[in-house]
Amino acid sequence: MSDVAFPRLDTRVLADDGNELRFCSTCAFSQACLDQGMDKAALGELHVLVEHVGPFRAGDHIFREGDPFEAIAAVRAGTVKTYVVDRDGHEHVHGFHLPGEVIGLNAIDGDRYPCNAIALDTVMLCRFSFPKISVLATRLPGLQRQLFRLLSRDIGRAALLAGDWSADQRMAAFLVGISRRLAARGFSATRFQLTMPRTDIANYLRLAPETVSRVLRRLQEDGILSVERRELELLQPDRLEALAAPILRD
Amino acid sequence: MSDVAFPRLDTRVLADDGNELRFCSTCAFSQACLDQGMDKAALGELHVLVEHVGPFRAGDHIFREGDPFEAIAAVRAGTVKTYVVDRDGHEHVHGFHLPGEVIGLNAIDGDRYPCNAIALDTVMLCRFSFPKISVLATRLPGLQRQLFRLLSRDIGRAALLAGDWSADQRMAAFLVGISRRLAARGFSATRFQLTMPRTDIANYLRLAPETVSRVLRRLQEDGILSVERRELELLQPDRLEALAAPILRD
DNA sequence: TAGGCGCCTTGACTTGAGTCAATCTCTGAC
DNA sequence: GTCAGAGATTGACTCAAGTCAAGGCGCCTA
Repeated sequence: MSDVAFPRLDTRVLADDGNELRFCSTCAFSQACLDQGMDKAALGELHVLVEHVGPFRAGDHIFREGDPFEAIAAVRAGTVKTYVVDRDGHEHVHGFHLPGEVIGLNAIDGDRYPCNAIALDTVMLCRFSFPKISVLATRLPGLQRQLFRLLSRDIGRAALLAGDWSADQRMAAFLVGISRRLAARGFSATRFQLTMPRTDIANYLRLAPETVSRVLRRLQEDGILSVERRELELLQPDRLEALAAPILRD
Repeated sequence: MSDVAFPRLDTRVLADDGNELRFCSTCAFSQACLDQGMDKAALGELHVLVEHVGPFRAGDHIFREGDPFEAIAAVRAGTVKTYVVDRDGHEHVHGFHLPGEVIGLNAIDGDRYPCNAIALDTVMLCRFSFPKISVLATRLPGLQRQLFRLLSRDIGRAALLAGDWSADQRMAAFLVGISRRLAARGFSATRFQLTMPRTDIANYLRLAPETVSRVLRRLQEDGILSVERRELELLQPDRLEALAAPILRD
């Protein structure tokens, strides 16, 4: 997947020495650090820590449960699914990570990845050695602050779907969540692809795949959205948001 | 609630100047920092940041949703419940925090507390100004590491109950969790008080209070535990752990 | 173009947990 | 000691979502 497909994912900063630093702005770190007014020298230091890895193909594992934890990574392109497999062989999907989002934060405590991460399509990553970024964070308060924020945000996110919501509410919250996250990175908020199979959506939402199917049909019959295989269009985002409001709390 | 009631909650460290530093070892920070071999000078710096607050009485709020975030706190004694109230007036319990556990971490991102915290019984806290502890963390890598770990741990914890587990499994996981957390602080793993009403347990586990009642009765009939109002004894902890195993993943 | 294979959808039936309503049991106030 | 009220328990009924089974659709390969 070439850079050309994602023209808005790059940010240029003119360094003091006149050279141009180029960041993929999907990296939550660099973008957010920029937003927080981190100075150019600091950005330069962060820059040299980034290791661009990929492409991973659909089905490739990025890390597996039990692997020693060494790095966190920002998704640059594609979708990453994190999941665990219980002793009965059942898969439990923890989340989907879209461009700009960070994976591996839940591995800091324990020194090993507590889950698997797999590419759902062609995935590019920005990898940051955690020991190195920790050391850097002791010198750059803005970076430390950003790391604390990212971690704190994930605590809240994990709690959202834990409630006893109806199948419709769960699906609505899922779709609104994806829509907003894509929009935050400059993609369309109303037309997008579901990059994961129905079984994964069902598993993530703790529903049966049949229920996912039925809920999507209902939403389509109500004129709220239009769905054709994995192609999705939100026709009445406001009604979907209304459904999701109790979960998303806004 | 006097210190005398909790003889094992204090740790003494002889500082280089010969003075004795006294920590409440329930403070996840100081205890864990000790465990990680943080040096005495660093512990001393941490020490002066601690602000002991309380007692809070049952029903007192420690913070409310929307309050400006200023500090995180370790529970020193008692039980703290965190919860939100949705627009329909329904309460959603996020968690119960026992001695040694830290509250407020999910407020770092957003600068305001995203939930309410209320004392379920008599509560004592160790409060740490977050701006100050952040600054200190830039000088003490062990402290920064500990903060990252605490945050990371909470991400994993929030994900546990999110699965679609049966009422029995949820209840088992809840009781095993409390048992282990109390044992880690030196309390009995098999006899303890449920410091919260059934309605709060039900709400936390996303069950109806009636279901909580029925599940406890079933577990008692099976000889797994004995429960009398809020007094609880685990008679066959191994069978309870077996029930909870799929959730706790161990 | 035919065949095979995932993935998805649909319908019929089942069930675990919620809801509603009645009763019980502590506890604390007077 | 008695009463009131909150919290907890129990039973009867309901329903949302799961399970099971069958069939459809799109896509890849030969």
